[in-house]
Amino acid sequence: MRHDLLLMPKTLPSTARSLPIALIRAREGVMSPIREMLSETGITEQQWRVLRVLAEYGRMDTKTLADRSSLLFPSLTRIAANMREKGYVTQTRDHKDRRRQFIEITQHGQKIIDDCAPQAARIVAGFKDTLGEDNYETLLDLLAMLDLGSQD
Amino acid sequence: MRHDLLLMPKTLPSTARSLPIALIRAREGVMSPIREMLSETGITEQQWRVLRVLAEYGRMDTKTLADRSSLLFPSLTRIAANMREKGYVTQTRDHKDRRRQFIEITQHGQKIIDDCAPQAARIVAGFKDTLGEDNYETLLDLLAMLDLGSQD
DNA sequence: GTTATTTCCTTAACATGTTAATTGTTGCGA
DNA sequence: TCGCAACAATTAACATGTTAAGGAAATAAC
Repeated sequence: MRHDLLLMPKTLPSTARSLPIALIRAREGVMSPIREMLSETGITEQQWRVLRVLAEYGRMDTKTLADRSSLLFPSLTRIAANMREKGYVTQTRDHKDRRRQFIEITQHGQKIIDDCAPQAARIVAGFKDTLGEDNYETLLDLLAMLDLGSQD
Repeated sequence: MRHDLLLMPKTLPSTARSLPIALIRAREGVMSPIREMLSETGITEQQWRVLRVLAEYGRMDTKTLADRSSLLFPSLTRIAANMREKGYVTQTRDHKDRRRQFIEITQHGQKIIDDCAPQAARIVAGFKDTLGEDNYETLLDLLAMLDLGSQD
């Protein structure tokens, strides 16, 4: 049953119990070991996300890539240009609609994924171990409920 | 009972079920309405966080402020300078230890909090309503488990 | 007391987040 | 076909995230 928002108190929660701050801290806790792993390769966590998506789904247009890797278009423009210069991805224009473009991972980029995958998997397993399998799945489900974009 | 990490699979989860990406999307979903609210005042979400912490705990040194508002020192240096120019906070040196400094919210800054508090509270209430009170508390607890800094 | 170390804070450099304005294409309707 | 709305992508401008280096003040070691 839906609560009546008009009856909700108009005081803010303590910052120690704030959802936005809790999300930031959790993200920092999760990304810290991943960033540490990536620092040896010279790529950022966002570039890692792009590689992950491209490796999983293959060649795709920029809009889809931005959506799947949770990046805004301006960020992706810079990141893609950077990664293209480093040889991790290739960019090709759509001949049918020259506004659009496709991005694909290269062998060089795939090697980064392959080299880091075992350690990344161990990091993920560590968090599953910390929370427990059930809590881990519960957390993913609850987080998905906060992602309004996924409800369309 | 603790799982044996050496037995964990060495394959990465689908990006659709990735914890870092889920955290990013949840954060975006939560912050979107808050950012929309703040856009009218001209302050950013980080500046809002600083004001929230200062309003709740009062005058404090920079290190504590950075910790409570989950900001890195270099970011806080810029943000504090920016907010001081706009008259939202004041910075004073510690006479006993001239390396340290204290930051305090001004009346002008407090007014921002007061003006936005009701709407911010409604936004928070909306998310509690979306998840349900129990799930909301569960989520905060699970997120806290991922914040390694809080376990010291 | 002088030097080395530590601590607090700032600055620098580069990458990204965010919003708005701009450019280049496509497709559509007068 | 001309003009215009819609779309994809970029660029611009400013703020923040992140790491490393620098500077100033306090503290410890000698």
